[in-house]
Amino acid sequence: MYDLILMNKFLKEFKDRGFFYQCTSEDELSKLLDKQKINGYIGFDCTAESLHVGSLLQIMCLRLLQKHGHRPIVLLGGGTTRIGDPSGKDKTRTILNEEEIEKNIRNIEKILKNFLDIKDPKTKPIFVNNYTWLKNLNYISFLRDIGKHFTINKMLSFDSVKIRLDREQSLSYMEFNYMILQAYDFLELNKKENCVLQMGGSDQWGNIVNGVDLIKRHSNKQAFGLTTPLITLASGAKMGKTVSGAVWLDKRFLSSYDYWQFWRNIDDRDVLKFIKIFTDINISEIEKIKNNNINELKILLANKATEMLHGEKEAKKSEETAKQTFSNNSMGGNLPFISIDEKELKTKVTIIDLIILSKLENSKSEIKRLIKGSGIKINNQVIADEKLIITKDHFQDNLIKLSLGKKRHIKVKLI
RNA sequence: GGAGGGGUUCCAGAGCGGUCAAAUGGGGCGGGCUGUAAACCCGUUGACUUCGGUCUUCGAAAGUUCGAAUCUUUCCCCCUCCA
Repeated sequence: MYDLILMNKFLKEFKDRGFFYQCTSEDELSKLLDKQKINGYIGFDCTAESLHVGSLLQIMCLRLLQKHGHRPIVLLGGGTTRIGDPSGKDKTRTILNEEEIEKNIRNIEKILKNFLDIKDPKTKPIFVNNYTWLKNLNYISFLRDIGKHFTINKMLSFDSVKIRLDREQSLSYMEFNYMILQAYDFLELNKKENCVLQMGGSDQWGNIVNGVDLIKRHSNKQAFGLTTPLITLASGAKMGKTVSGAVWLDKRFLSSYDYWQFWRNIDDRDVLKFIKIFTDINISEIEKIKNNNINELKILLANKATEMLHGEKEAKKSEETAKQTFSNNSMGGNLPFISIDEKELKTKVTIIDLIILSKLENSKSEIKRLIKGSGIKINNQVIADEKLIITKDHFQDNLIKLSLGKKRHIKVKLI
């Protein structure tokens, strides 16, 4: 209890909110953070065009760092994505081509800017792409300056490597070098941007410690690593799926309404944990409301989380839409929609065609099964006939509310 | 290098010549109950279909057979033991 009081505020909040898993030289980090504002980084992989909720915890770490007056550095792994992190993979990943990686980097940077304060000059995030320094590395000098600090003996002991070797699965020399490159990134950021802290998920611990060691050996400076736990749901599942698929942090891939729904549908047991991690509500405030009605808390979580990414207006609209969709059995403005041309109706559009069109489901067999199980509704009416042909009469004010199960709803507009 | 065991549908795991789109469990999906929760109960779980069927699937390829996930051959991969 005593050292909790003495502990640096950032670290304390980091722990209080459930972000903390492991830390190198915690006491010293705490003292340093008290003494001065620092620069800390997290690296993001650029394999996909967008980030999804799986990365949100990392993003929240940067946000928290910023909140306490420190500067976040976002490292976009333009170079390392060209190599592929073998951690947690039992196969070599497909390597993306240049244009794809560049495109991903631009998009991911855009997403991150939604979550970070880009105005305050004191804490304005720095975005860096490690390709800028990795691409020009000279092999011989790299081996001499950096390679000498790594022993193969130790590298072989890392889980990411060991697992592959134990299973006699091939691990290319290229992938084997990933950890060195990540450590080098930290060194480079330490030199260029005076970055003294790397954060990441617990699976990155090995890579992070490598960086800390390298900085010590190469520059004789102290740097720190801080990791977060792996977030799992009470149900044991990995976080990040809704009835509509992966939870992307990108409007183009997931509507604000669906994003809101993801948070609204969190398991009771996870709600408080998630409010602490994924909203900015003060810990003391959370203490006060923690016994509120569980559904109120879920709505609060959904609102705050959606607000952060899509803005207050979208969050409100989504809440309203949800209310209308679930409580009033009607439709809300933010419900995703598709349009159908009146001319198309003349070509005998069946209920199955309509659902295919809506993209809510793409297998006709599956749709037929849903119909058999009373899972399909039009304007809240169960559809029992799989051959039902959609006519103008089904539309009310040129709209149909099409529902699959209880949670997937979409508006069909007649144009 | 030697001796065995194994690769099955989303996962685990049965099947070992026709009755196999393949037991059972998990997961998913739908329905019920509820609170858009959990637990529980029921149903469903390859695709397409004019609902008669048709097509694709049991590591890969070739073969035996009227007929193969099941038998043979070759190849690839995994596991265990011995050296």
